[in-house]
This record gives sequence, structure tokens and C-alpha cells, in this order.
Amino acid sequence: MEKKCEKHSREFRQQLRHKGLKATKGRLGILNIFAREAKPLSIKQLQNRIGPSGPDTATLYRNAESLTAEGLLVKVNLGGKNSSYELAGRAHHHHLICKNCRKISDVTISIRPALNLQALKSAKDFAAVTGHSLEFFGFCKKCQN
Amino acid sequence: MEKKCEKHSREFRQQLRHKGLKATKGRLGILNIFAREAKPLSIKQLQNRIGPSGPDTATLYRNAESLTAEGLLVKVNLGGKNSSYELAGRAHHHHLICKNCRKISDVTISIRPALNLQALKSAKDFAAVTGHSLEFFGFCKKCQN
DNA sequence: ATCTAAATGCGAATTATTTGCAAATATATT
DNA sequence: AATATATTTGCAAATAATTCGCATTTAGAT
Repeated sequence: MEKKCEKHSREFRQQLRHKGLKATKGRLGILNIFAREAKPLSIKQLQNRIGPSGPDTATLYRNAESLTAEGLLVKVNLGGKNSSYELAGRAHHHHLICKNCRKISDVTISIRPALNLQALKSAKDFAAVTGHSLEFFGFCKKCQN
Repeated sequence: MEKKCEKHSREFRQQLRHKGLKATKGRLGILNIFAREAKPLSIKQLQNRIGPSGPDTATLYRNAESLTAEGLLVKVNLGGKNSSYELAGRAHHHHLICKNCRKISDVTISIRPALNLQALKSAKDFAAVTGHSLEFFGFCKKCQN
């Protein structure tokens, strides 16, 4: 497990350098957290995982932004009042959120490629559809009542 | 146009009463704004439309919440850092947002009914999928460059 | 080892949203 | 129409979420 972390770190270090971002301790820490937990995390959650020795809140925000801009993270839109992020590079997927306990499961949608096309056809004043945000809401088995 | 507004107001008044909410001047004003402008509006945008004589900010937030809870408004998730709302009761639709100028167009997706089902099948630890949020991003014709 | 642009910490500033409470008011009741 | 009462509102202040400015530090190039 120590090894796995280091393997990740090495990869992350390369990716960061490749994108022109410095491979700081803080950034590697952030990326490792996301690698360990394949779920969207808010800045606050990220901060809790990293602990008080980690980067300052402002730095976390700045890094979430720069890492997202460079495509190492993706911003996820879970409907709460704060943004969440997760590691990019995983297969394209969506989320299903329990409206009661906020548990999140990954979801894959086979008909997904057709969506952007349909959207573009449906809005005549648009020239391109570059992406979408699709999140599902419901109840997990524990919370069905 | 005066008449249309008043017709709306009468309907809204009934709906509010039916839901057990008082038909206050503020609420009718809010609903009329949303009726006039069939686009998602943030609290701040709503406030600008209503002007300084309208309800207090706190009241706008409270009403957005209560009207959403009772199903007269729907909360929309456009990825910004603040929530938007629009009038419920219109045909189910999604939005396409221009990443440059933030223009919003309505979008309808024919394969939509299949989505929730696919999501449920895809997440084995969930008992039900009750809804989803689907928004598209791209560039409008004016902003394609 | 040195240099430099990029990144960080810290505190303060914004922005977004919520809360407590007294005053106002929409409706049901008389 | 006047009254009673539970809801709603305004206001001010609290909290949460995010951003900014700037002096200091540091990763990576030389």
C-alpha cells in the first residue's frame, strides 16, 4: 500500500510537470486523497481527509481550480451548495446520490453519446455542445422507507 | 398584458392556498417574475428583476425554498456557485448553457425516460431513482470562435 | 548552488445563505 | 366587518463558501 501510494505519486508528479504545474507536496497530497477515494469530495471534505498539516484552505481552492483547469480533476455538480471534485481520467461516469444519507454510487449510461447530439439539435441557437452534467437522485437500499 | 399577469396571479393564488402557503404579495410577485421569464434565475437575478421595493433577501431565500418544497418552483443546477430556480409545471426539460456568455436555452431529450432506469440498474446498492439533473454546456452561435 | 516564476500561508474581503426575533399580515372565525 | 392566530416578513447579525492581496517560500531550470 505504501508502494501503491508512491506509484501514484510518481505518476502524478509526471502529469503535473507535463501540464506545467509544479509538483508540490500539497498537490501530490491532494491527488493522493482523490486517488484513494474514488468519490467526489468537496473542499471541506478534502480538507478533513488531509488534516491540519495540509495546505491552507485558500490553497486547496486554488489547487482544485488549477488541477481542474489542467484536466487532472473534474468538477462535479451534486446539487449541494458547494462544489465537489474527483480524479479525472477514470471512465466517464455519472453519480446517483441518496437523498437521505448522501451516499454516492457511480453510474454508467450506455446511451450517453447520443445526449449531446440531441441537445444540440434541440437548441437551434447553439453552435456546439461540449459536455454535460448528469447526476441522479434517489434512495439507497438502507434509506428506502 | 396586464390581464395576463392578473390571470397568472389568480392561478398562483389558488395554487398557493392549495399547498397551504399564504398568497402574499411577495410570493405572487416572485411567481409572476418566473412566469414572465421562462429561464432559470438565481436569487440575485430574481432580486434585480423585482427591484428594491420587493421582499427582503432573506425572504427571497425562504420563499424559493418553500415554493420549491411545495412544487411550484424547481431548483436548477447550472454549475455556478449559486442555485437557480424556475417555474415548475412546464414540460420536463433541460438546459444548454453557453460557456462564454452564459446564455441558456431549453433542451428536450427524447430518450430521457430510459435514463433513470439505466441508472438504477447500474447501481446495485440503490433501491430507487427518483429524478436527475441534466444540464448541457457548449457555445451559442454568437460565441463560437 | 543560484535564480526565478510559480505556489503557499495568512489575514482580510467578498459573496452566498441562514437564523432569531419582533412586527406585520393573510386567512379562518366570529 | 372586527378579531384571533398561525404564517410570513424585515432587519440585523451569524455562518458558510469562496476569493484576493501580498510577503514569503519553494520546485525546477540553469
